[in-house]
Amino acid sequence: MKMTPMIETFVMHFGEMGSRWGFNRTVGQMYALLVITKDPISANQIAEALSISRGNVSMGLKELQSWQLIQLHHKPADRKEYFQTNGSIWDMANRVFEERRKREMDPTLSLLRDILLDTPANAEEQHAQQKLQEVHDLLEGITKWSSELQRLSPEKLETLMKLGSGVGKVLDMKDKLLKRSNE
Amino acid sequence: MKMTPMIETFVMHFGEMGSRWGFNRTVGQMYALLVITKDPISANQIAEALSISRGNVSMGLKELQSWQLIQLHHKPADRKEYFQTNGSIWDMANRVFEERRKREMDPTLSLLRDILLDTPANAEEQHAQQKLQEVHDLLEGITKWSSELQRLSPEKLETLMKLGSGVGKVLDMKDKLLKRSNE
DNA sequence: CTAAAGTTTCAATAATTACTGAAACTTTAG
DNA sequence: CTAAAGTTTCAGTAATTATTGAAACTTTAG
Repeated sequence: MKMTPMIETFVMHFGEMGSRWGFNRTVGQMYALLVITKDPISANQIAEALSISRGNVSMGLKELQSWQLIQLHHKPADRKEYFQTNGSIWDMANRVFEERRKREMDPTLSLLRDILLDTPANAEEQHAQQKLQEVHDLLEGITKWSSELQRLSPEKLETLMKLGSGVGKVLDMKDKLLKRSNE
Repeated sequence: MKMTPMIETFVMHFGEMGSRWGFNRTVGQMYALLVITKDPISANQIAEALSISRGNVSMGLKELQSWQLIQLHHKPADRKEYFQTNGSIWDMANRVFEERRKREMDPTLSLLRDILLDTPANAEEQHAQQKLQEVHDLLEGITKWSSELQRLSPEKLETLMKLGSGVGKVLDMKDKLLKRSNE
């Protein structure tokens, strides 16, 4: 597996960005390679293409599987394992969002809930708790909203995204309609 | 500046999470401390409360300023600099989103645009480019949408968030109204 | 059951990233 | 202008995170 310059550029860039997206360089490279490669490829092919150790590939594949970003494939009369990206690019984005929410918000939300159960010991803690409540409400709001958006059908989501800031007008319409039906 | 156990728990947790949110441990701790502290505090107070070096605090404050998360304050008859969080928790979230978008999406979007200008050299690259186009469109969609959402007034945004998946119904309503006016 | 073909684990090490603290710099009161 | 009070920089070092590669493990064809 030799990468063409174009493909290599993309793969290396994904590696660089990897750490900002929540995984390490080689995992980023591996995923990029799997995204742009049509047919499923083996762990050895990945190691060869990226010039990284077989062990590292194994760990990276495990990580990608935990994100549910790749799928295992078996070819008939061949006991090697082959890998492929799982689902559309859209699915990929959904999973990454979901996984990052789990890692970046859930632990904090849970801690904040605990702290907010305590009784503040003095004025200083009183003020602190008020701030913590605000942070909590924000995180909870984002969490709830994003999980509700994910429940929306892809078509509806697309409509919503295309609408952009035009969504403001639709919200105005909503208020009018509700008022009318309440009269 | 001695932290109470409650405050310390929160501050240390923010430190742990820091790296997942795009900054390092001490920057996370510093920001947490500034969030829960009512009055502006000096760099020395921060260093003392967190038991970190004065130099580190200076670098962390610079970082937080680049994220526009904190504000400089001067007290009369005192040449020390005091710091305070900037804006509401909501503003904070907005800035963090914005900054992360810049770091996590813009560079990739720009690279993808460049690659997509190239003519594919063979069938393999043709397939690759198709995938890259999909990734590009996704990132562009998210970027555009999020910047349009940020342009929405806070009240509208709140309505939208409260609406949750109920937004689907509003979209249906919209479609009906449009159809009617087209007839 | 055995050997071959494959995968995974993990201790050692490399690479990266964060932190310290002393020196350099800046600002201002006197 | 000088000294004192403060801030910033950055080379050296510590801490963390990623990677290798050899050994252990697993699976299956014969």
